[in-house]
Amino acid sequence: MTPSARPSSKKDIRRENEKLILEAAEKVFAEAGFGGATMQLIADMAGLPKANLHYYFPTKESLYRRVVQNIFHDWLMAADVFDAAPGPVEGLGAYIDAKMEISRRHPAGSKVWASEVMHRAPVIQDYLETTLVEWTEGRMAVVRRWIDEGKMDPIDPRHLLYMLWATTQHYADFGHQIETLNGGQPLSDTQWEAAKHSVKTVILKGIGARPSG
Amino acid sequence: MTPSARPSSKKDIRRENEKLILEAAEKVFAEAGFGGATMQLIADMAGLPKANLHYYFPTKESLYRRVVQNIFHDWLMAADVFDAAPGPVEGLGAYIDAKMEISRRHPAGSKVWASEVMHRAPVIQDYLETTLVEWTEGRMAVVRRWIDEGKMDPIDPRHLLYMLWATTQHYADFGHQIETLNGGQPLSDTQWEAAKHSVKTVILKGIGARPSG
DNA sequence: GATCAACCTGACCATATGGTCAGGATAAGA
DNA sequence: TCTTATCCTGACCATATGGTCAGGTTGATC
Repeated sequence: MTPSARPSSKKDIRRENEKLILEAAEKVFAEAGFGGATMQLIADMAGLPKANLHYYFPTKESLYRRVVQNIFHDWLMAADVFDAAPGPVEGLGAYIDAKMEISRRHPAGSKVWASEVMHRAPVIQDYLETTLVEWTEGRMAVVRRWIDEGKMDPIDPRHLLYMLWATTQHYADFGHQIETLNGGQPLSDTQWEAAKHSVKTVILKGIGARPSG
Repeated sequence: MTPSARPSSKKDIRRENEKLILEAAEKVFAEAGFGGATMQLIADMAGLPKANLHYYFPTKESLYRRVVQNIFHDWLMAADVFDAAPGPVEGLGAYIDAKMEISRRHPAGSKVWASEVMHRAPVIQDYLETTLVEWTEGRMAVVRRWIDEGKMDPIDPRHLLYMLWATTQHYADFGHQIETLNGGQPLSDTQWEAAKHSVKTVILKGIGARPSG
């Protein structure tokens, strides 16, 4: 809450406003879905007049597209931990931690992504077919290498990846259900640690990951 | 495609039309979300005039509510296999099979459920707080019993359930992504078997399930 | 300090959509 | 056969929403 930090510069204004709009849009799209979201609501949440949104983003779709692209970017970044790791214990462990952290810190983004995919990816299908396919091939290769090196059981890498995505993103996408089942309270720090621990324990043991070292 | 099976009886008409509408609604809500779905589209898909929908379901909400309630019902049914089982291998194995089958046969229902929960369960929050809480408590008790009896490792039952839901429902909710990563093709029978097998293998081994008997 | 490009916005418009209704058709029952 | 309750629907309405625009403000540039 900077009290009155007027961004004087024209460039700052643009950067600042785009950021406000994108943050508000992510939340609204996550809570209402694309169809349920209204430009008016996003504008209100961003503290700007609706016409101003249309100055920066000509259409609702263009705004939505930018939101989804940003999320996709974060999504891919989360796996930098993956490659350098000597084995599944370190690599997958760190990946699970990273994705759980995203679920905790950016649940809205995860929901928008889930919603986009559930609705057959109307705006990022091309990314799925190119970037995501390549990314997935790369990680599967890493898993196969670990298998060949005897560092884990011969689990189908594809389904292993799906399990990782599913289990970690579940804590964001179904966060409301989890919260309800937690007596209406958000998970505490301790409970988040327990969640991470459970996921890592089951999966790493489940694939027969042998500590390298 | 029954060619001209005119259901004469008034009761049959009602049953038949409600069924048509609910099936169409489930698909449309799944593909477009609540906000994106239109009564006109549901009507077209059901092959009825829009005004006729409003004869059976006064409002869009009431129609949506019925759809979600039906799904919730199926969701709970899937776990009948759970209780009678002598141990985790049979119980969880059968549960995973059942939920994977739902993901395969009724992906639309799964998506509607996911969407409802993601949007903070505006219409079935009361069910979450009552029925789902009770259901969950019951299954957690079963898992704890298995742990006490030394039939599996002491995994937090709560997070185990979340993993089961997440991994199985992922194949419905993110089916489009999975299909894209499968070269644009839906999973074949063989691939579905592989998916089930992978999930069961990793989870059952991951929790240290010991075959009872 | 004058000019210009970028930024801003209240008022407005066209359209889509949920919902209504009057009046007609049809099966059930007496 | 007559009456009634249920079913059906084209036409219509009120409202919400995405998007436009003319005219104004403000920082940048020389």
